[in-house]
Amino acid sequence: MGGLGKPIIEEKRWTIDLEKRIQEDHYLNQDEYSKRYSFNPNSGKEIFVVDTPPPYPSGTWHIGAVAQYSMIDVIARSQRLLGKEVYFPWGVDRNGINIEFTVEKNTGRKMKTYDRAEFLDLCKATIEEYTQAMRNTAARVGLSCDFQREYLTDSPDYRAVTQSIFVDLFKRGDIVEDLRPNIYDPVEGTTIADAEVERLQRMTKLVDVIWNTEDGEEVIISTTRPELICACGIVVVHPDDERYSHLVGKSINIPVEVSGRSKEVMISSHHSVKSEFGSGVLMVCSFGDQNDVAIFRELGLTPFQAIDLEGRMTKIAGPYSGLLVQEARQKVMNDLQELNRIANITEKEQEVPVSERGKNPVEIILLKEWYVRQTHIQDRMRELIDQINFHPQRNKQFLLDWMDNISIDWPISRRRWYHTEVPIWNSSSGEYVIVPPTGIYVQPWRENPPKDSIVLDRSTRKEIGMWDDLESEIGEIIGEEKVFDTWMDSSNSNLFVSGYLENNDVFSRAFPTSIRPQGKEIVRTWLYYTLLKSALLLDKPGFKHIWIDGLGMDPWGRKMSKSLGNGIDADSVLECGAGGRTGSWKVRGPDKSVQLKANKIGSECFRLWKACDAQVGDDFHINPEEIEQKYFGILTKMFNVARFASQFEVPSDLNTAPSDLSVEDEWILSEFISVLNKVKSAWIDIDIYTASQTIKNFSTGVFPSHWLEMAKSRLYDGDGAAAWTLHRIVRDILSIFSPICPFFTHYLSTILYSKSATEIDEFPILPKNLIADEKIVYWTSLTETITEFNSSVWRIKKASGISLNSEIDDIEVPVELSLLSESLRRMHHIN
RNA sequence: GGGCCCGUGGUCUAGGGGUUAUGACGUCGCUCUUACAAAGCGAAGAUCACCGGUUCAAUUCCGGUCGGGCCCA
Repeated sequence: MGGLGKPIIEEKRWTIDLEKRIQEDHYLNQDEYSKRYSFNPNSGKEIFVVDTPPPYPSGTWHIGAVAQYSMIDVIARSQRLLGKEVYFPWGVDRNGINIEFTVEKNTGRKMKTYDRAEFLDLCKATIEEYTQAMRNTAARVGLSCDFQREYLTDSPDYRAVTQSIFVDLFKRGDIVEDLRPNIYDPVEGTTIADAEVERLQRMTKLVDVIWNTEDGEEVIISTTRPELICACGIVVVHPDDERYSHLVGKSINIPVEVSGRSKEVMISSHHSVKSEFGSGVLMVCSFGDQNDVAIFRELGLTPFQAIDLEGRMTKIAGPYSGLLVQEARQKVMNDLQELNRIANITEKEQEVPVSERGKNPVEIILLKEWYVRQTHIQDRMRELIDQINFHPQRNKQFLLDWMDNISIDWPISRRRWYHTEVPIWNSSSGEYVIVPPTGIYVQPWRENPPKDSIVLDRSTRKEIGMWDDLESEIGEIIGEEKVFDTWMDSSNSNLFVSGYLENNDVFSRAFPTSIRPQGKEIVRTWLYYTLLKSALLLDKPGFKHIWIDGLGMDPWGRKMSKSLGNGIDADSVLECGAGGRTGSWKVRGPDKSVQLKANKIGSECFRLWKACDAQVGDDFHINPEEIEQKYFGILTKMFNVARFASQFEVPSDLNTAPSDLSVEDEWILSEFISVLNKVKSAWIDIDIYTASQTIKNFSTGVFPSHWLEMAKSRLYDGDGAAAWTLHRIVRDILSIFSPICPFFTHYLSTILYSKSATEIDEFPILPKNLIADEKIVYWTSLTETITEFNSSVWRIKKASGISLNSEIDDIEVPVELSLLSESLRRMHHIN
């Protein structure tokens, strides 16, 4: 029978150095690691694929993102615990404009001054360095990904999938090439995404120009862009503006010379006009700003191309054509002045949209780009989305709201380089296009179509034949120079990780992908585009579950950003306390800088904090001081419970319950059964908060404070039933807690029970018929009375100024607890 | 400027038409009782952001205001 010995857990407490030592061991043996965590589709278990968000490597990893990834890991590990075959992929998103910026900054040279191939090599080498730093942090925070199958979105494999999907959608007519307004940086010569537009405060001249209506009435229109008058499509006033209501429906003459277009435009009304701005009359030009684009689209007007790709005025500008925008603006103003058409000029501070990189004012111009058609499929998408479980339910709203606002197609092409190429060649006649065969990555800007490429009729998209046969007939071809928006790549992630185009058997079992975990800030991009792709390609919902978390904020609830100076580096938190080095963060608060300090955090405490501190979906405040204060003590407590247990011999058979369980054992086992049930259903529901709170409360509360104290003397006396109860509960707690704190539980369970908690692939269940159901109900109904009674005794002893282990008279155990009377009297030394 | 989400003791957080409104941290007091002072036990501390409305009853539902956030313009 179990006797008292020295604790076999030697460390007196949990430390960051111990945590790091355990991690090193854990990662050292690659075979062990892949046995635990790699994906084996042939295991016969139910497949559970996590569509891990592939992070973008850009120097340091944001603490909020790392917190989110650690919760995704909790999901992956908890599903393994439930017996599923989990594929938790590790992907890295490496396409995109950011790395191009970084290389330009590092070398001091603009992208377009390089040879294209040379520049791509530079990008690849640079991003590899950042990728390595990210892999290290991922391991440090304990992500149990299948790192051996790492995928990179800039690899030929991944890009081939993006290109094949493009070809597929093009053939179906879901992708089109068209001339539409886009944001363009004329100095850099590229389209840019909305996200890359910055706003600068600048002094600008606001010019009040006199126009004449068809009746000769003078109307003053204020504008900061007089050079765009030539591209005016309509003049609008606010519908409620009585000053101008008589003008609506009349036409008005353009006060400058134009070429190749009518000088008359209509006057109409539009709610977007700010009546207090300038004269309250607005000229809508193609394109002054996004609002102009919206009005042109809304009213179905034909836009004029006023500015070309070099930033010069086009021929519709008449005498101004060929001038740069700035020159044209000055000359138009001079000419208007001479004609006495300027009523007033005021200097005004204005927000000018500029490109993030060059600080060049951007223009909205008509460009030929590729688009994914999406407006036709919204209703079907809604039906498909209704089949998906959202966690939390309410965050589904972000997606639905966004879908309500979809009115135009998705522009997917960019005039950049370090991205996936649009896989298409045009015949010089314009009649045909050539596309590569499925699964082959191509770079049309530098190579010819590969073997088995297909020739399509450009307008009908009908297959004409094989390129190999038609090559001589078609003659000269031109490879597409443009590339894809990076969302075009990332929106395939669920298909890619589920085996699309790679393994039909796996794909048929793994799709819809089990879960998409992500932050709420990219619902409108990543989530929406992915669901769009799944709907267009397969007419299926992309996922079974979608888990949308909030964002990491600074301690005052503001977004962390470089400009606010309130960022916290992830590694500094994970390494806090290692080698005795404490952490200190200087963070700018709302009114002054604040010094935050912590002695020890590490990955386990960090994960525990994120799991316990907030429900999924809400923004969370990150304060290292608080993480340590609130959660490190819980690890200490749980560590000590295990250490306490480790001084009693582990019963040889933990699966068979002893026949002589005492009443308090039955009580705590009943309580534990309900904990197991609650935690299991929480893990099934992907409810990290409930699972972690339940485990935390039981293992730092009722179990040690009440049962342990009650059973202590029996344990010291070598009581086998007490030892069985103790070890059975400690072992199973470590198992169900392992998704949250894998290294902590791995260490303790390996020492105590010779089996790592991280390898448990069956949710713990106590022996059948251990305690009858009615008895479980009975015992759990007593828990509150038991804890209240214990508290009352402690309170009385405290009030009388006597120590807790001194004897006391005159305390009656409540009648409801008469079965436990003996144990309680012994626990409190009641005479 | 528009849409949506959020606002609970000093701090973080649970809940949700009727509760003595959860829990944790911090604070205060006591205790080094053979796992644990990087701990234990106990105590104090909240007009559930503000203003209206619905209701027998609102912190909870509705409307508005203010504050924070996300996305879009």
